[in-house]
Amino acid sequence: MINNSQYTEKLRNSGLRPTKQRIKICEVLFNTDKTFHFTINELVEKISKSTNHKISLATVYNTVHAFKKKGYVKEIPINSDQSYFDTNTSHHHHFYDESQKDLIDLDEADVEPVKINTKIPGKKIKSVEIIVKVEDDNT
Amino acid sequence: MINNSQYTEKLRNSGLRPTKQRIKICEVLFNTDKTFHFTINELVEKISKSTNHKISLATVYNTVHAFKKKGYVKEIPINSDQSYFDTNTSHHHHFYDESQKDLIDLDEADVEPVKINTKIPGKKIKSVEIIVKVEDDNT
DNA sequence: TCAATAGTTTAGAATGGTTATAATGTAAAA
DNA sequence: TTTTACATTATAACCATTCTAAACTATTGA
Repeated sequence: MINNSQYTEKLRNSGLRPTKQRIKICEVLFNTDKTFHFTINELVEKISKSTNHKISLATVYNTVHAFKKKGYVKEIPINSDQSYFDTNTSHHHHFYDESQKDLIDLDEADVEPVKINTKIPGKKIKSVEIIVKVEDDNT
Repeated sequence: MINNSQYTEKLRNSGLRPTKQRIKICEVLFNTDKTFHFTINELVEKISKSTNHKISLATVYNTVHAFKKKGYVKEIPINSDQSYFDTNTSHHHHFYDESQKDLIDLDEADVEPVKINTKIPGKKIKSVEIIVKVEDDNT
């Protein structure tokens, strides 16, 4: 039984079958006015809070990766013990507070555009990511 | 029995006991004119090639982390399945070729300095890292 | 020089995020 | 419908990393 929500079409357009699990995941990820950062664990928790029907961990991983491939979510390059994702897929950078393990959006206007004055033969630039690590200021 | 190499003093100065394992790791890491990138696995392999005496994986992890804390090596913020380190601790950024899983230094001169025009209350900036992901150019 | 002690190494086990597997289920096409 | 190809699921496997606790060793002070 398919819930014919707004996400059915979005999923279908990108070659993904609109199953009820994927629609549920869409709802949790995109059914909000704010974009947000998440780890898989946090997402699973959020899903289980909003539904009684449990979605398996494997499905969450598979779906998030599918969404990443389709560009619906972005992975944030931090070496942590787990992967961080972002539902805001527009080009922007991040603060990372290592003590709180907290990611904060860096407004595009607050970073001068980065210019890379060199290139690698045979390669083209796919993305430029800036991570600004912060720590408590005990001055 | 302590090998009184050039590293003994370096280790001692930073509060680390100059054990033969740490001196061996120093030799592999720093006994070259070129700096380089490595994963723990690659380092273990390099060590085992240059000595008959096996050093345990735990010791390599512990020592690399101690060196990181002391600033002898830097961790590079890439979300890969394993951590990358850099023996070049001067401030510089990186290309990352995801297909080859290859890190390439980005010359400081080739990147305009990044200016962050905002701050987080109570926090100070610890580092600013740029990762330029590249892919094959099949144009 | 030697014993005490404090830090270190080690093998192997444990951890934990992530991925693979293979059986069952379900959307889409005919 | 019936078929078929794709999805979901629970569970096992994987693998980088961390933990543990016993054996070891550099250092200190007598």
